[in-house]
Amino acid sequence: MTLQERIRSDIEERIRSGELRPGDRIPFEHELVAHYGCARATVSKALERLVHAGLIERRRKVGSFVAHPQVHAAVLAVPDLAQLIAARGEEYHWTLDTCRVVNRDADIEVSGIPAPALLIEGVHFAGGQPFAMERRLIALDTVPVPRADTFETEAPGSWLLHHVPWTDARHRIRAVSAGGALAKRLKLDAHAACLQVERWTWRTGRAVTFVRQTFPGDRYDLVAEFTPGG
Amino acid sequence: MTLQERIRSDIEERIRSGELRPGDRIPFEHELVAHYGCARATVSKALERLVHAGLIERRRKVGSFVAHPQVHAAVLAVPDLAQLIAARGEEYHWTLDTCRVVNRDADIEVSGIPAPALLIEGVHFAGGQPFAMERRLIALDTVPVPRADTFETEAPGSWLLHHVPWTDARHRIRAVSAGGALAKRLKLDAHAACLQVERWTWRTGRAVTFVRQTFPGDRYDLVAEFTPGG
DNA sequence: GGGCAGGTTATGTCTAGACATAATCAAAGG
DNA sequence: CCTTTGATTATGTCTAGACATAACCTGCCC
Repeated sequence: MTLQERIRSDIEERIRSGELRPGDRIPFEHELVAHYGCARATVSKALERLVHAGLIERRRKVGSFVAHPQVHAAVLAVPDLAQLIAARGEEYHWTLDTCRVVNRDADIEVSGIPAPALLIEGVHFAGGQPFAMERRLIALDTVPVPRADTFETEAPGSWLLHHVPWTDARHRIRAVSAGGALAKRLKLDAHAACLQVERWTWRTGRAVTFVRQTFPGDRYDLVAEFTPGG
Repeated sequence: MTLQERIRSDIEERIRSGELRPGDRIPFEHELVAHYGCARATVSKALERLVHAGLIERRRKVGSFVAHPQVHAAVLAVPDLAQLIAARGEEYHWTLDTCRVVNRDADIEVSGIPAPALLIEGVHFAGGQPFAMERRLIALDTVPVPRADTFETEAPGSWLLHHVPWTDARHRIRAVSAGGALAKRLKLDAHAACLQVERWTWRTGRAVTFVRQTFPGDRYDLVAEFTPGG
């Protein structure tokens, strides 16, 4: 273990154990320099990592303090559905319902995707059962789609992940009732609860794609693990 | 702007613009040193920040490369409900239904909270309308609860946030139907779709609390913004 | 007392080196 | 041909300073 790593973990341990509580001052850099017998840059680097991990705050002239870890946040993994299902050991396939170019903004509604766009609808299956209904718009000005039959067998999400880099994303997650058409497609009762994930993706300010995925409530949980500074 | 910040943003710009694509090599440190006329530590610090932001990878002897940004992840903010509702400009209040100590593990089921625990049930209101039903278990071995009437007026989530630090959390998000009791409490139709967020919280390996919050599907969306390295 | 100037102090940024470490390649040896 | 060894090279860690900057304190002057 490197020295800076040792300094870091010593302080982290004192924080995690509760010995140092939020708001407490941690030793001055010069005290740590004296304690570990190293250069200030080494101590500083260790403290910098603790800042990045969200465990401490540093204030000029004042010193460094244990941060108030009270921001509830979690890293939510939203993986490629094909990989997700394969990882569960279930057979995956995708069926395409609709794939056409839309040119009028009215068709595109609130998605924020400018015309012309490619409208794709289809269903993801896991183990032969419908797993998610997907409706997607792809901005044709930004994304070069190679062939008309690209999405016959490969889900557009997988294709985009491997072909188009993105820089920003926004997710909205909510619960909805299945309703008529959706219930039929997913083989559900009309008022079954479904989890709906909407995702907007941009690349340097230009909209890339919008997708709305609807999962039967009893077949999909989003799980997020979080350790501040883990 | 500091020099290291300038180096960082120059490279970031070239990545975000697409000039440098995933897998591309970025200039060697010694080239950047020559280009900016600075010390290697300064260049190194700029690159280190890019690594932390997830934009590049560095490999010893090999060089630094633009990272493959293909991991779909989002930072999901799960704030204090009282603050959330106040920020929307709506009046917030909390009503307590149940608050009792449970000693038998059977009462605690799958929550992972060891007995003895405090079982709390109540409802969060926004603008006079029920906003979320909450059922919570607090591990009494880990959390010192001050007074029996603490949770009469303050929601346990708010109190915990301000009194008990935590180190790990796990979330599960899913869609459920309201059903009988819940529908009555939230003034919903029995088969209305609800968003259910479950959260387990630990402190250095010891369970602190488990909470299940159920929101009417039409009153709450989880929104997550994400910029890799923003 | 109120406000401003100047000193003190802790962190922020930076320099110009040093040695450590790991990956790669080429040459020597079996 | 295959393996090992050594040289090379780029990054990783570290030192011992320097000056900059921001916050706080003290004392002076009005």
